[in-house]
Amino acid sequence: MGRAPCCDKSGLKKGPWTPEEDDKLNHYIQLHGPGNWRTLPKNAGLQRCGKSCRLRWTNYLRPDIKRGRFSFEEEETIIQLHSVLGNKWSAIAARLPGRTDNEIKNYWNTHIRKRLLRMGIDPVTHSPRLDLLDISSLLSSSVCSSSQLNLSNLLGIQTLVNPELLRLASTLLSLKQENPHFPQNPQIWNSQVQNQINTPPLQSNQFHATPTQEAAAMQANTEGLPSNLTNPSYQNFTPSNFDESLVSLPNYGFINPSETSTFQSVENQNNDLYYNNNQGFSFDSVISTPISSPTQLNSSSTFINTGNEDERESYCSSMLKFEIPESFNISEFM
DNA sequence: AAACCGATCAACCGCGACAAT
DNA sequence: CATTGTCGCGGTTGATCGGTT
Repeated sequence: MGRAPCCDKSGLKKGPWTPEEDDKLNHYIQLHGPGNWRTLPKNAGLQRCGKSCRLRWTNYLRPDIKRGRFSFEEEETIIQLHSVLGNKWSAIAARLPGRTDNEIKNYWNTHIRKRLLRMGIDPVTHSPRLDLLDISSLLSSSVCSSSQLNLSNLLGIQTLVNPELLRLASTLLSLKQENPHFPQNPQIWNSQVQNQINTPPLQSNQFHATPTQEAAAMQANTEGLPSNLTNPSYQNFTPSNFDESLVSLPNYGFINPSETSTFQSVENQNNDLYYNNNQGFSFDSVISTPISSPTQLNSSSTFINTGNEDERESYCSSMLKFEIPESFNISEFM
């Protein structure tokens, strides 16, 4: 495919925009609309490339741009959408009126991402960072050196790791020993383990869409909705159930505790059950850390928007709940 | 007062998608 | 069908600012 020579043309100005340049661009677009970005700079009398003009307009000069701090609602939306869409900043921005993809991307990288990391959450997978538990060496040594999982070793770290997780690991190992055809597919594995430990199926928060499906999702985004996606949990992702599905996405504490009833199990058209987070793996129950005090889970249902970063984090921590996504590949830890 | 450092964010860069030729 | 041109996206950079030493 061809690629336009753009900003590498000599003689074109780069760097920060001056108020005069902004005025020229504003004035021209108000009169003629953006039209062809390539020819716009020349017509508007700007020594800039079209790309630079488009960026300046979409990220800064556009009249409908909302400035200022992100609200909790916006932040919550960003996190929820990111858990579904990943780094599709433009798709996320499409659902946040007045916010640009660049602004959201910056905000994610400078605020949300760091906060999630501090809370022990992988900002990519939106899952607890199990690597922090350092169970990989434990598990791998058990697998490699012994046919039996030495639970006494595990007991020694129970102060750090919840018995539920140990039970999960134990079940995994016994499954592997009993069944030489132990599934390599983590999704199959997930369901087997779930049956073993009598817990409900876990809802997937991760999926991989084909480019066409991604495009469809992004297209739907402008209409407010993702479309059909490859993950079974999302196969019936239709406009009519989008909101319902969305509220069952991971929430890191931005939903008012009094509203957690929206996390009740939901049955979709595929009879896939979405379970209340309380019934599944909760991060609180997996690892005991100072930031995951369960005592605050049912605390005040009133949240005061102070705009204080620490309070946001504290609030997040108190409400932290998790599910293990189907895409979680525990084999990486073995 | 100056140097240093980290955070923030506007702007740039490279690439892929897609329409036009 | 191949090539070209344009647009938009996501990742990255670098200037600036405020806080700390």
